[in-house]
Amino acid sequence: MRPSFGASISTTPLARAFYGGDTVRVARELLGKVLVRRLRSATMAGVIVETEAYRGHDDPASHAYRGPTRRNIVMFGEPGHAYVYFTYGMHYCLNVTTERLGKPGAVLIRAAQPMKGIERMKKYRRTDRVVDLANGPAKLTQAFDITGALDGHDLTAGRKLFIVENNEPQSFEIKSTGRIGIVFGKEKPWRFCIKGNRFVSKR
DNA sequence: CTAAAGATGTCCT
DNA sequence: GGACATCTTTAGA
Repeated sequence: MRPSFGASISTTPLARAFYGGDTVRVARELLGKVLVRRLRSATMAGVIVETEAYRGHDDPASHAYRGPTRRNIVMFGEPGHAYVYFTYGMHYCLNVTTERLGKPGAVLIRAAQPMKGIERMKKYRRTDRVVDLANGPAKLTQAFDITGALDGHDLTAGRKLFIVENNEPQSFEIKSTGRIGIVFGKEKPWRFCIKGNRFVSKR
């Protein structure tokens, strides 16, 4: 067994400064980065290929639009934390917080291309089709074993759940579109994905 | 292949 | 009570 992640995956989490600041910028720059989930018994990792930006009082589609609640309070805290919420009565979704303390913002991680721990992901997802492991926000949390227990988790600590640079960066084009599954704020082109990537969610 | 229905916590009116 | 940052299964073209 390898002691760590394997040669190709960095162990250094992105710093707080990466997350602090404009939410839309963070959403774009997260494409191509690597999401890492460390469990006692396994490590999973995948390249982020699809994101959506959710801002604050100026974004009616954002959970933070109407001010803080018990669910969304993490969005109002320090950047660089996980905001994990439960939706549709059965699914979790993973966001990373942005902006600065007191100013809400978050980026929804919608899809990832599995790199490592694929066998474990297949188990959690109950499917052998690799393209279906994390091509949607709730599929991704299922594949990476992310639940509400990780809500508020500090992504800069390098434990349990964090994001790193891709050691083998590839050039890609970024495509931006309207966000998915919402009513208000549809027209804002704040969904970003890697053009042509097979692991982007459908629709 | 597309379309519809069902599961159901949290927040809002 | 109703909407929702979703996914799966089933039914039908």
